[in-house]
Amino acid sequence: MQKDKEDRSQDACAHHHLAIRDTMELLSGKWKIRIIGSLSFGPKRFMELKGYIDGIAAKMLSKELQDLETNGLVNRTVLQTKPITVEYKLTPYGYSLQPVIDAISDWGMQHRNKMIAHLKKA
Amino acid sequence: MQKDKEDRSQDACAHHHLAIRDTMELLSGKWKIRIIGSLSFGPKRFMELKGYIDGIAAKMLSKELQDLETNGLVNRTVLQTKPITVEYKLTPYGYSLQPVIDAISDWGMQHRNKMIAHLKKA
DNA sequence: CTGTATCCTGTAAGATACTG
DNA sequence: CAGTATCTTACAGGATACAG
Repeated sequence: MQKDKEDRSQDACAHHHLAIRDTMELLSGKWKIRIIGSLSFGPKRFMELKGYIDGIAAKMLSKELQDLETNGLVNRTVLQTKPITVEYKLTPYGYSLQPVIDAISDWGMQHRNKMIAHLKKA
Repeated sequence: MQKDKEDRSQDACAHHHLAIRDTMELLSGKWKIRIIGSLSFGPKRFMELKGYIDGIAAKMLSKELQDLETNGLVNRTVLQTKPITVEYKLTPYGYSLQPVIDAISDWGMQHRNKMIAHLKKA
């Protein structure tokens, strides 16, 4: 079932809106996409994530991870180490967001390069 | 300059973070992505946009459009009709966000289908 | 280490009324 | 039609301290 990428009619507009709203609701907030982005590089422990995601408070990280887990995007595993550690990783469903993350990341890189080029010209 | 899509090393992680953060800052808020999504189907007037984007208040639409214009993603044109109308459209730079919008929209559709399938099974 | 419990604040965003 | 001006509120999100 190949999706019709060329359908930019007004008729298709409404469906896209619902889809966009749904996605953005799941990814709402300042941190979720960045958490998923981090985990897309492999499983990570709590403090490890906190280190990667600059500026996030423990409370926020905890809350966001719970949200993501509730929505089936992230899996939480308690490892019986001493002291205990917890491993977070993307579920297959979470990995299905990869194209979204990549698109956002790619655009950000282009944006960044454009800014740099702009500065050099000036 | 083909980007290395396969580079999922930890080393690349930091760059992705900055890129993701940049993009999400530009698209922050509840409405911007949906506005861009609407405009990706073609230019629209203010009230037309308001109609398409369910639930948005005039104040919000106005503010978000100003933000988008400031960031060079949207172009605003006053048409000397009677009474005046204003046309908003994506700039080429705004259109460059198309892959992002599409990725978000596509995922949302899949998500929606998954939910429907889940309901039918139960 | 992995969180939770409080407390606190700024701001996103809604409602309503109004202007050119 | 295309906005702006105010007022209000809810909640995201930060700081700090503490717990298992």
